[in-house]
Amino acid sequence: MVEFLVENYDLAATLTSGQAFRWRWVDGAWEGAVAGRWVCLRQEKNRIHAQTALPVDDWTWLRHYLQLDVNLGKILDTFPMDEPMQCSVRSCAGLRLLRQEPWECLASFICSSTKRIVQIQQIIALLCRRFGDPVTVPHGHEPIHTFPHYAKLAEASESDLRECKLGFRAPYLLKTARKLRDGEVDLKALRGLPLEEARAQLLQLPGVGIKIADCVLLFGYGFQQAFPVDVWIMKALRQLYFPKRRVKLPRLRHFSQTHFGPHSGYAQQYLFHYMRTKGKA
DNA sequence: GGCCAGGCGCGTA
DNA sequence: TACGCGCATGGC
Repeated sequence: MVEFLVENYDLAATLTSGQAFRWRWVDGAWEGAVAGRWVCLRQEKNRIHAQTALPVDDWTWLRHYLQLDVNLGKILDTFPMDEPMQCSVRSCAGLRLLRQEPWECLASFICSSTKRIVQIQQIIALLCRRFGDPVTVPHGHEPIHTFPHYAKLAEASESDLRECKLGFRAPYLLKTARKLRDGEVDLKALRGLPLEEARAQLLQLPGVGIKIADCVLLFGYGFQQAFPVDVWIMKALRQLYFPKRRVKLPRLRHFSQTHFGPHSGYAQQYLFHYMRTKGKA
């Protein structure tokens, strides 16, 4: 059990904002698995309480995952002052980017294409239950599994994966797992590469296009200028920035790379959240 | 019952 | 290079 002091941190918004897919809301707290450990998170104002099943004395892994040492205010200060951006920030101050394990992030987003977030969560839960390893959980809590290593998925068959509701994404995930197992792409080696080179590596993997590559670069590696453009972001850019004309995707991508500053990835997450929640509650 | 979902890969012009 | 389409599945 530990308590972190935080400022400007909206845990619930962050864990449900479509970047991670494994968190469950149970009795007023968030249960999940990070770095192979069961962990339960609960926020009360400026404190985040964390509980694990087994004793922990070094919490670096969780601080890193939650990005507790990021000064969000400084990042928000770099955003453009235009109305859509400021409006997005006002709608959810405290939204954060997590730093996930790259393989889990990559596999999750291969599963994500033309799926709603709820369905992505279902697929990943099935994958973990079937191929992951059980994690120690306190008495009385739901069982949870690790996210299966690519070497494990590489041994599966396409129909095994289709049974996890992957549909046409099954061969993509399988081929990518096998490529990683065979060392054709080394996810560890992407750290520290220039953005373009890291993206080129990811694009070699089946089922990975620019959008999914950018999700992995942003959520798994922390490349601050990776800016995933999905249907929601496309809608945001067209409605909020180019309402009068029909702008094509390449132009939107160029705009996204030049307009939002050195932390454009964060800006993207705010726009995404704003578009998904505006009009509701 | 049609439409759409944090897309990608491939065929055709 | 630039479109258009098929691909599974489920919720509304």
